[in-house]
This record gives sequence, C-alpha cells and structure tokens, in this order.
Amino acid sequence: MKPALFSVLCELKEKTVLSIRGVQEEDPPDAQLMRLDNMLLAEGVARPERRGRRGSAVAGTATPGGCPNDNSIEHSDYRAKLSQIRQIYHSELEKYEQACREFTTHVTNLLREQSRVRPVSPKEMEHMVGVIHGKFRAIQMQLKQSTCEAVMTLRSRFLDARRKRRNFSKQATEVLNEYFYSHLSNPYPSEEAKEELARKGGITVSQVPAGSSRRQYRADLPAQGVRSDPGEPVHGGAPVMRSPAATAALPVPSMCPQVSNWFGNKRIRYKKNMGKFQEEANVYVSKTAVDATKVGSPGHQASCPLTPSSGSSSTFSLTCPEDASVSLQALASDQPFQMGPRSQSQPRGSWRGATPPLSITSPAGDLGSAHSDASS
DNA sequence: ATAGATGATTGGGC
DNA sequence: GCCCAATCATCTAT
Repeated sequence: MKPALFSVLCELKEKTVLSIRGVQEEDPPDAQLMRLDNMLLAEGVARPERRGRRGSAVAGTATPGGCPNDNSIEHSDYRAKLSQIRQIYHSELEKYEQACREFTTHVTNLLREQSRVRPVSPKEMEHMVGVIHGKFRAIQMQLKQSTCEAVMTLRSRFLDARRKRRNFSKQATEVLNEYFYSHLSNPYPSEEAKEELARKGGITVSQVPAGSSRRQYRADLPAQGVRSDPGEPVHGGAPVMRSPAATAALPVPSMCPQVSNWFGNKRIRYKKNMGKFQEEANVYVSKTAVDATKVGSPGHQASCPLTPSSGSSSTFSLTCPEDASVSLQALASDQPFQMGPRSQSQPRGSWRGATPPLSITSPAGDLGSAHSDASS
C-alpha cells in the first residue's frame, strides 16, 4: 500500500512542478540590473579594489567627468570615499553570497531529508534553489541600487562642475576676446577654431565633463537621479551614469565645451549690454590693429587658421540703431555687409543687429577676421 | 559680507 | 546638434 501511495504522490508532484514551471519561466535578463552593473563597473566599484598603488588605478575610472588634471585634495578625498563605498559593497556582496550558499545548502539538505517521507523530485529541488537565488538576487539588486545612489551623491558633492568652476586664465580670456571682437560680425567659431582657441589660450581641451552636456546623459536615463534639490545638487549633467554600451552609441561631443560656453555667454552678455563692452571692444580692436601692423601689410592673412563656422562670409543686416557706426566698422574692418535680404551664410541665431557701435576702426589684417570675413 | 563677474547648466526653439 | 535666454553656483574685487 505504501509504495503505491508514494508513486501516486510522485505523479501528482510531477504534474504540479510542471504547472509551476509553466507559470513562471526564467525571467528575461533584467535590464535594470544590467544598468546597475554597468554603472558600478564604469565607476570602478564593481571591480575589487586593487591593492598597492591606489589612487592612480582608481582615478582613471573615478573621474569620468570631473577635472582630469585636478589633483586636488578634494580629489583624493573623493577617491578615498569611493574606495570606502567599494569596500562596503564588496563585503556586503560577499556576505549575501555566503548567506545564499548556506541557505541553499540548508534547504537542499532539508529537502533530501524530506524525500524520505515524501516525493521530492530533482526538478523540485532545482526549483527551490532557483527561488532562493531569485530572492537573493533581489537583495543584491537593492545593494547595488543603494551603492549607485551613494556613488551619485559622492559625485555630486565632489565633481559637480559648477562647484569646480575656475575662471579662465588671463591669456585664455585674451585669446577668446581677440577672436570675439575681431569676428564681431559673426562670432561663431568653427569646431577647428574652437580647438585652436583652446590650444592658444591654454584651455584644457577635454571631453565634455560629466556635467556639461546634459542631453547626452539624459537620452537613456533610468528613472533615478534627475536634477534634484539645490542643497544637494546631483551632478549637473550626469544625473545618472551611462552604461559602456550606451556610451559607445552616443554621438561625439564637442571637443571644446568651455570655448563654446564662453562664446555663448559672451554673445548673450555682449548683446545685452553693448555699452558696457564698448571699452573692452576698443581695447581688443586696437590690440589686433597693432598686431596686424606688426605682422605686415594690412593684407597679411595667411597665418590665421581661425575661421568662423557658418561660412566664411559674415554679413550684416542692419537692424540696430547704430547702423552708421556698424557700416563704418564693417568698412573699416573690410567686412562685407548687406542691406537687403540676408544671405545663406547669415550669422546664426539672433546675432544679426547686435554688431556694435565701435568707436574706432578695426584693423584690416586682424586675427583672421579680415581674412575670413573678407575672403568672400 | 557683498555685489558684480563669470563659467556652467537648463529648457526651449529651430 | 547648435543656439539663445535665463538661471545657477562659484569666484573675485571691494
């Protein structure tokens, strides 16, 4: 009687297990878990800490967006804190894994024990182990999530670009201003010009700092980490880190975001308050005039690689009250302008009309403006 | 301590 | 993808 009952039970069991398996098949690869893993990997948290020459090994991955050359105290502080997070993460992970192993063994033993009095198929054992692993995976995910959050907070505190703001050097400002005022009719440097300006001004030509190009970082954001309260700003443009895969798919960012920022700010501020910049404009225009005479004849043009981006011909549409002086300036700087409809290479945006009432004449052979502006 | 200057970020437009 | 305009956050001169 007993063996017969046992075999019936076995049959029932088999059916039950099959039905369970039918209901919950293996989960598809968890996208969020992958994201977390990728982020931890990218931040250098997922890898166990390398002993020995700490810092350099960590720094390479720990400053994806900050100031690569900024070996400040804050940076070592950042690395130390990141290292702490890493240690905690790995020790917790180890704990969870061990607990998982122990619990699995315990349950397996228990099932084996029970298999003497009731039918326990290998599949059922497998299923139980799977359930346990699933539970521990969930716990692991929580751990990873909180680790990510900790890293985010750390990044925001130490690497926020705004907090790191440094004024450009005098040389850099001069170079930029010279270009700006000598291309006043069309102050939109091309990518090459920006690089050249950055080089000349000693501005570090970096990849976009983590905080400087929000759009790239936002394309594939998970829900977490968007810009937060002002007291604890999440790292400006890097609310969330991208997976390496996502990084690879993204477009190449501008190589000179600082220069672009500078020109953006300059154009806006100049336009808003031309009067205020009048003096500065004069200084730079006369400066370039002197340079031009030093270099040679007014027609000397060959040496400047800096050309505006939106076509080499800069044009005016005279919409501001200072038309007369604009004309004068345009004439003085040998720049063409037009009264009628704008040509295709019209300065972009709303710059038209912002051309200034320069009180002195601009040189003919300035830093490329005459060359580039007049070349057409 | 404060105001103004300045570099960076953001949201929207094209 | 770049630009403008507004704004933020920090630096600097006073």
